[in-house]
Amino acid sequence: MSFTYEYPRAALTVDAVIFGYDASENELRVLLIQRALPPFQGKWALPGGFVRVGESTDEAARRELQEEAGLHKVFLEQLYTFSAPERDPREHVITVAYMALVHLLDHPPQAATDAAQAAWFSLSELPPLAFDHDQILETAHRRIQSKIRYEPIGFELLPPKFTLTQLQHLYEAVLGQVLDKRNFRKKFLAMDLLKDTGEVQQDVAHRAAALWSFDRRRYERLRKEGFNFSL
Amino acid sequence: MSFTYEYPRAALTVDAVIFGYDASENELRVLLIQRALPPFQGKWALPGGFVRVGESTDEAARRELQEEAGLHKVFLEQLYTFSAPERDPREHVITVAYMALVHLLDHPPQAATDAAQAAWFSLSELPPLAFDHDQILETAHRRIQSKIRYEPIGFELLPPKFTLTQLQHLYEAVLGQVLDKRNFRKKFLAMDLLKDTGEVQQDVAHRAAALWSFDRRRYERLRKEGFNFSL
DNA sequence: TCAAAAGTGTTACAGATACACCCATGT
DNA sequence: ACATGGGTGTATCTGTAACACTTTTGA
Repeated sequence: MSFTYEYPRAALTVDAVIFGYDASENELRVLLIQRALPPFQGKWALPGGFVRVGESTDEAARRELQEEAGLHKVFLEQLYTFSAPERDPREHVITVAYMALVHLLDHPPQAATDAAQAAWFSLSELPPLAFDHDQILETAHRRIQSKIRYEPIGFELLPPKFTLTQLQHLYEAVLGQVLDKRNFRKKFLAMDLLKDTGEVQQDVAHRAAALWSFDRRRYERLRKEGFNFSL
Repeated sequence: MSFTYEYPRAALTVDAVIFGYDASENELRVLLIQRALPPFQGKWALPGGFVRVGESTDEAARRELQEEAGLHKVFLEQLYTFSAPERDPREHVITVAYMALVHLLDHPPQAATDAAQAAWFSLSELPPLAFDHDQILETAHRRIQSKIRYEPIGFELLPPKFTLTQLQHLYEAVLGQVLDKRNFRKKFLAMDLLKDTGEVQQDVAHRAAALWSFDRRRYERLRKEGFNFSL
């Protein structure tokens, strides 16, 4: 079967920059797949694939996340559209890039259909990437750094219950700067977005920290009243 | 001539939300064109058109701006990609939306090849729009409102020389809120981004205001040193 | 009792806000 | 002389930044 058009058409793909947070190493990581097929066979790349006709790019991105990485119901937002004609050596391929945030521990790397293997890479130890994926990744990194300051997206990277120290370390890892412990806690608690679960850490060799959870409902309510999250 | 592919492909367009500032009415306006052809014949729409293979969407947007509105060398930035399959009744058409800022007075509406006519509309008196262009416009409006607070893009909407009152009124029109005169001047002048041209307003029936210009070079220098514009 | 991380308040400073009158110019 | 907008300073408030010790717990 084939499809014929009066004018040539560029191909359309989606690619996803999937961020995860490694609490034990205190590092922000990205999920990459090793390409099984040309072009750039054997090179690492962002997970992605072709958009089907009749499907939105959002739907395509969610489908690819599911197919290539087994991810579903994750935070996903459109990042930018990359369209330089030379970005794919085969032909003109335009890609709509997305950014996803996941709980890393829930998602051990898993090989997918057309990927040789998948792995989480620290941002400081990235391999050379296929296509213009280094550029896309850089854009995503800038986006998460600025967005985490004015929207409560940090929680997407943490388990449902977390300590204030974990939350602070996450912010430090994403922003690449150290924060003052007392000021961080004061400011975050003052925003009144965290629920004290009443539980504490288990199995730690020191005083157990309180476990908190993000009160999304309360955030939505405050937001409607004009509240602006800001770290 | 025709082009054949193994899988169906969506068509790709660019659309531009072109903002201009009407100083005499103190209003933010948008340039719309009236469609000469189906679908939505006779309806108002954002200027735009098909992306050619071998051309980036940025290039396509600039080309359309030139062809449809006679604009060149204007501020232009990618906004968002809209891809719902039903957004175009003919077939699946994905559009990469752009936002442009121009000096309104330099650009009287001009009819273009495939547009019946073009006109500047106040945001408060918009006609019904073709496709999902109301949604695109809303996205652009939110974008300019947030962006004008942390990047000095307001100058793109003003003539090269302007009074502080004009600048303030522009901000008020974009943000939809009144600002305190003394605080506005204090803050803007403290950022040290404006050059006093030494000239004053002509032909006004009251004390002539000083004319200022935006010192872009100085801004770029400060930015490299970590300065962040913020209104 | 030691090690490790949790938890907690106050002071100083900077930037934001609120606010009203005199000045210059053209008619 | 009057009408119109141009131009200016201060006091207060609010939020941010800097900073160090005590507490809890398990080993």
